Amino acid sequence: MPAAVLQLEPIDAGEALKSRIYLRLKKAICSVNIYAETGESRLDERQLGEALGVSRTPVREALVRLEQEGFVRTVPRKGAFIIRKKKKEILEMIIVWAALESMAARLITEHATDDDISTLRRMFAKFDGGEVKARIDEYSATNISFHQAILQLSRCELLNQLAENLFIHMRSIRMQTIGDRDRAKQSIIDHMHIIEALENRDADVAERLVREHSLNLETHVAQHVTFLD
Amino acid sequence: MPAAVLQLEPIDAGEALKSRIYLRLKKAICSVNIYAETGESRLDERQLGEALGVSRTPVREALVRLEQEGFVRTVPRKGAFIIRKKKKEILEMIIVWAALESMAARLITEHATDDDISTLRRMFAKFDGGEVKARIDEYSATNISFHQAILQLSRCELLNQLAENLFIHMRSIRMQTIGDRDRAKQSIIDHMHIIEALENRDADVAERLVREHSLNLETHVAQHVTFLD
DNA sequence: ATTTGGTATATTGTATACCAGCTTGACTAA
DNA sequence: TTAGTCAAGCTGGTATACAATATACCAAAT
Repeated sequence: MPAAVLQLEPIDAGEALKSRIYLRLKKAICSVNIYAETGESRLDERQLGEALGVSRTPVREALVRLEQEGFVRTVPRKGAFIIRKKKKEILEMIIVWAALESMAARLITEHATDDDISTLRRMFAKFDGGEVKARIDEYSATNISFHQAILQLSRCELLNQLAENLFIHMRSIRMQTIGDRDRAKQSIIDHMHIIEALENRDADVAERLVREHSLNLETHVAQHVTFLD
Repeated sequence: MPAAVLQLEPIDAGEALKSRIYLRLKKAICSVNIYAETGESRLDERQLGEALGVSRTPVREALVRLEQEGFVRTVPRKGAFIIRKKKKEILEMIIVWAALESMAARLITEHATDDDISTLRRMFAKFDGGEVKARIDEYSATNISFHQAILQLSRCELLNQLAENLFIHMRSIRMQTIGDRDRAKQSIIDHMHIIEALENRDADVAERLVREHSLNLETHVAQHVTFLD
């Protein structure tokens, strides 16, 4: 008797609870991390375990990982708290981001295919008309994707990995500053220049433009952002 | 009645076992990490706990942290293993290091005091005679300290923090390559040029020299290093 | 009424117990 | 002799139990 043919998706044998809980928590934290919350940010181990249907042990291991990444801070005998970055820390993140992304740009000029680079330009095709301001939310998303794409096209896994955690915070910052002044307009100009430098395979210029673009954000945040602290 | 005023320093709540175990293990791993070991690199939780006189739980949490930092890898149902980096990963680390250290150099030209920068020059005073090759081990240590100092003088905590973990690996690599060809001689020349650029507060040149110095190491490792893999 | 001290409760840190999957080795059958 | 199967015991994953500490609340005294 032939057994019924079942469509079975490969079981996720690996990366047990520990990791899945970690991902869940990270996602949950990021979706709250609007830097607008004022309420209690403490994470109750037992409560989390109960909500996820597991015991405290894997939850604790997930929290250790999140702590190591800088998303939560555990105070001995007090518990784990979601970290709200100080302005100084945000500025440092932008600086490090500048270092990583500018190196990524350099790598792109050396390794990426023309086709890879062309995808960058296509991202902004829909904003050709210039009505950026009218569709600010949509542009903001594209803006963020652009920077993520630069990192990915570098084909350097470590660069991506380190940038990823910064990215979660950068996301919030960029979203909250894109509307300031005419930053959106300047942003799209900068991006176009960056793309041109990449297309020209000019490592030095690409690297410099990316760095300056990030450091401009740093200056802007340093001077004008007040919603932190 | 006024209570007696006692001068009491706050008690050290203790950064519990979890953290102390983490530090012990990290130190132990680093002191073995000579990329020369061939033996079994598996870490037995029960065995470690027994050796340290604690239970498995804090050991596991320490291992989670080490895994997140890339020093060990835990395979479900198999255990935790010390990671031996592949050549490709070493090259990526050097690239990221170049990004971080070159940004640090840029920051130094902007923020550091002349006195800070002069400490860099003093580090190499004892090698003025040029007999670098004769005291290769001593020079190697100074060489490593120099790069560490660049990061520290940047006064950017995040930059330091990210570089620190890379550094442990970079240490091994630099120590094993400093003797190749006339790299030591070229190294000291590069360092002097870097110091000069920092003294001149020339951000662009300092940044470029630091980057090129690191990327030279990357090229060298890519071409000549065979003890990996 | 306010402050102080003690107790009760809740929550984290650590240890232990239990379970599931893998590895290994021995035994059996071809 | 060899290959295959089954069982036993390691080992890590998870749950739970226990210990230490922090917090909240209440009572009593000034």
